[in-house]
Amino acid sequence: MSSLKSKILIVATDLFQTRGINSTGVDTIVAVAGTTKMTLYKYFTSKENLILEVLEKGHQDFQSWLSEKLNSNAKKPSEKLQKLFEFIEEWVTSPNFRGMGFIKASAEFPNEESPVHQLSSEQSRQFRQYISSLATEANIQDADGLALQLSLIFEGAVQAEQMKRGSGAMKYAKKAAKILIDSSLTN
Amino acid sequence: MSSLKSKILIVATDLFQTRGINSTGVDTIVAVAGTTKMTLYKYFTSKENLILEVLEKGHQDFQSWLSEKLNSNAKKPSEKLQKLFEFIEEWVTSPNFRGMGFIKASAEFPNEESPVHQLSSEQSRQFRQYISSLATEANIQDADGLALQLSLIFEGAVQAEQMKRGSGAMKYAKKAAKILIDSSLTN
DNA sequence: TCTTATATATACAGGTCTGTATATAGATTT
DNA sequence: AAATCTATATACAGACCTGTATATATAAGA
Repeated sequence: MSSLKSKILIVATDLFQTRGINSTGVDTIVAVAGTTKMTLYKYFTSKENLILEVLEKGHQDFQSWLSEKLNSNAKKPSEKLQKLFEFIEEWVTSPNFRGMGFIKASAEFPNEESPVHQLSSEQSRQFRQYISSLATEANIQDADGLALQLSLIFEGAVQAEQMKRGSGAMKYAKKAAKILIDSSLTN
Repeated sequence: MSSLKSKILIVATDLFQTRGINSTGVDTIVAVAGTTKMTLYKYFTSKENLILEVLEKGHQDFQSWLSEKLNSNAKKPSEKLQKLFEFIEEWVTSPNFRGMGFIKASAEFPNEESPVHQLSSEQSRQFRQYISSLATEANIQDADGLALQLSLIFEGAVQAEQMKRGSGAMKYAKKAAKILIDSSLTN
């Protein structure tokens, strides 16, 4: 990938995260990235295309980091569930954390026909599905139910931490997750 | 309050809910409400002012309905906590439910200096504070912590139900809340 | 009937934003 | 040196949106 293209992607990710997607114009993006609109539109067919690539890259980076981390640091399936929020916190508090676009994007693009809304929803669904598969491996009865509960807590906490660092949301989300997981395991 | 003004408020609430705030122009609002821009700008100084009034009315209606419901249907403080999500579900599934603006608005207006963002955040904080006061009355140790956990689950579930009716989010949110409350009460 | 208040109809100014057109500069290859 | 590829600089068309200006209609009260 071209150096300019990845520079644009990084800058766009940061600006979308801090100022919101709709309130960030392409002029601002190219100005911060130190290039011009002509170059941006060479690598991305439209602003929407840029948004989609930003979301895709963010989700891929997170998912691959997380599953690698879980696979190498936890053997038993129940262990993976337990450590899930530990690693999510590690990801969110890491210095190069650039936000988790898919959590907010569907709220900024409420129209269900919007490709951005659709991708964002799909990514949420995929993450929930991943948690559900972990729960299934851990022999939990209602795996989908637990996955739904955990993803509600997780997405809310990440969004809270994104909006206000040190809100304590992640800390209490971890505690709640532990209680819910333990409760599901003993059933 | 003028009949036209309240008509505009209702229509705006619905459109903001279904299409999003930013993607709903004032032209659309007045067209659906069967009036004109001149009238809208007589009752509201700006579109932002209209948004703020929509948010305020929604929050007030919900809060006063909820506390009245809790006060008349539950005696013991711990009962109120237990029944909280029952009533929230009743509110959300009631036929005249028009969405809960304050949950999504801060995501659609990420700029912290935006009055809409500020009001939305303040309303979230007030609701969390209300849950915390219920928890305190029920002699729960870490009332703020439980309130944070419950509001994460609640806001996520309502948003999920808003976006997709019958997603089951509310059902599992209730279950999770019960587990967390019970766990807090026995400590 | 005359006046006054309220609502309508419509046009438009002024701003923002996306995406493209045009012209130019630098660098690499042939 | 000529040609080609990549990036810059800048201007601008076209769309959309908010908020206002202007002219007209309608209804009620004095």
